[in-house]
Amino acid sequence: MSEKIQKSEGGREREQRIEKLEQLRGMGVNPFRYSFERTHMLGEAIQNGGELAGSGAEVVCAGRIMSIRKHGKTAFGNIKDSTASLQFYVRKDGVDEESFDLFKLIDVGDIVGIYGTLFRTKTDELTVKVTRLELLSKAILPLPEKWHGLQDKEIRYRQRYVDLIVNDDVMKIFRLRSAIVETIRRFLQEHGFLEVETPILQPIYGGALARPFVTHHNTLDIDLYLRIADELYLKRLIVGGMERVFEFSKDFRNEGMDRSHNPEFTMLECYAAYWDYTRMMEFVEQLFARLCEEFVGGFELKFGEHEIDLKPPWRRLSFFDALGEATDEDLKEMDAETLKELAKKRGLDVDGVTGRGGFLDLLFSELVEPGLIQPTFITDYPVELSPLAKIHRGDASLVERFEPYICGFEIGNAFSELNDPIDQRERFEQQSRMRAEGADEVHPIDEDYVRALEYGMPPTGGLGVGIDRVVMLLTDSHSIRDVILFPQMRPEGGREKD
RNA sequence: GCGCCGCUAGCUCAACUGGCAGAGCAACUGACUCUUAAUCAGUAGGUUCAAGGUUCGAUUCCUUGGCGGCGUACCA
Repeated sequence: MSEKIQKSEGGREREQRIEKLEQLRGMGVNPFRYSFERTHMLGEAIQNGGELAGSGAEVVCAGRIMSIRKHGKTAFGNIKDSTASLQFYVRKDGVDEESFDLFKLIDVGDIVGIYGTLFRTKTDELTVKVTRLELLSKAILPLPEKWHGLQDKEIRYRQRYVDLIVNDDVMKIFRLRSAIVETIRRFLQEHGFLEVETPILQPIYGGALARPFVTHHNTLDIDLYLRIADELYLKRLIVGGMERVFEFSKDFRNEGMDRSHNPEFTMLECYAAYWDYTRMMEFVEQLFARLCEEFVGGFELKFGEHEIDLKPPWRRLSFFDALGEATDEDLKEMDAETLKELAKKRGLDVDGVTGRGGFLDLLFSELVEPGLIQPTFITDYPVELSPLAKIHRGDASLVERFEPYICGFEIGNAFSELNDPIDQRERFEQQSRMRAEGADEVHPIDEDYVRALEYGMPPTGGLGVGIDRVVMLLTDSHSIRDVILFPQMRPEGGREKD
C-alpha cells in the first residue's frame, strides 16, 4: 500500500533523483549540507551589480535552481533566493573539475551555493559566472512545469510550499500581508496602544455570536472553547487600567467556509479608554489612510471591477436610514411580525429566522450590504443585535455601534462599549432567553466579566477589524484562501469511515 | 447542507456520437563553450480519483462515494 503512495508521488523522476543521491554520496558529496555562508543576497548582488560586475570581486550566493539551459560544456540557469532571481553561467573551463562533475547531477529544484563573479552577457543580462558550485540540499520531487506553473488550486492550497516556490505573486501577497500587519501594529503603538496576549483556550466563549470549537483539558477535566473573540478579556484589561490595548487574535468559529470565511482567521481588536464610537470612526479612517499611504499610493483602490475611494471622511449612514433607502419604508417602529411580512414580500427566505433582530439582520444583509461598495460606516444598530454595545445617547432602542463596509465586505465592528454592569447583566439574560427560544448562537453569561464591570470600566471605544479581509482588499484577492497561507481543507484522501 | 462543473503522465492540457489514451514542458540518452519557453536527434513515462453497473468494448454512459472549484445557505 505504501508502495502505491510512493509511486504516485513524483513517479519515475523521483526514483531517478534518489539514485542521484547515491551517486553523489559515492563522489563524497553530502547532498544535505549543514550550513553555508553567503556574502550577498541575490537582491543585493543585483542592486550592486554595476560595481560588482566591473570589479571582479567574488560573490557567494545560495538559493534554489529554477531553470537550467545546458549547451554541452557550458550552461546557463537561474537561481532564486528570498530576495531575487539571478542568472548564472557555468562553463567547463571556468569551474573546478569537482564542481563541473557535480553540476551534471544537479536538477531544477535543487538548493545550491555558488561562488563566482558578476558580469554582463552580450544581451546585457547581469549574470554570475560560477567558479565553484556546492550542493546544499537535493530536491527529489520535480517542480511543476516552468511555463504554466502550478495552476491546480487544490495543490496550491494543500502544498503551499510548492505554490510559494513557483508563483512569485503568491509570495508577494504574503510578504504584503506581513507588512500590512506590521504597519497596523506600528500605527497602534504610535497611538499609545499596548500589545497584549489573552487566552485562546477559554472556559466561557464570548465577544461574538458564533458556534465555538470545543476541546478538553485532561488535568482539569473541563471542556474549554477556542476563542471566537478576545473582546471580553481586552475589556477586563481596560478595567485593570491599561487604557489602550490591542491584540492580533487568531479566532476560531465553527461555521461554514466560503470565499470570505475560514474556520480560523485573524482579528485585530483594540480598545481605548475615554473614546466613544465617533472617535473610533475617525481612528479607522486614519488607520486606512496610513494603509493607503503605504500600500496603495493614494486613496484610489481597485478591487475587481470596483474603483474604491478610501479618502476620508467616509460616508456615515445609520442602520435604519440604510434600510429606509433600500426599502422606501421606515422599519424602525416595525415589530417582528411586520418585518417578517416585509422580508417575505421581498422574496427573502425567512426559515429559521427569529425575533425582531433576526429579521432586521436578514433584511440588512440581503438588501443593504451588497450595495455598500464605497467605504461606509453603518451606524446605530438596533439594541437586539448588539449585547455588548452601549445604549445610544439619543435613542434607547439603538446602540452606539458602527461597522465599516468596503466592497460589500463587513471589515470591522466597533462600539461605545457597554460599561454599565446592571445593563450588561440584563443583556446577557436577554440572550439566555433567546437561547431558550432556539437561537443557538448567543452569549452564555460570563459572570466574571460582569463582575469586572462592577469594579468600574471607564467609557471605552472598541474596534474589531478582520485582518484577512483587509489583506484581501489591499491585494485585490477575491478569496480568503489566497491570503491565508494554509487554509482549512478536507483531509487528503477522504475521511476515515467508522 | 444544497446545486452546477471538474478530477487523464511529475506539471499544463487534448482525446468528436462508446472503438488501440496523446501533445507540450519536465525526465532519460546523445550532439552543442553567451543561452534565456535554448536548439537538434532519439528514449521512456498511465490503476484515466475509487468502487460497482450497462456494453462485444467505458477516460467517455449510469449509480454510489472521495476531493476540489464556483454559486447558494449558514456565519449579527
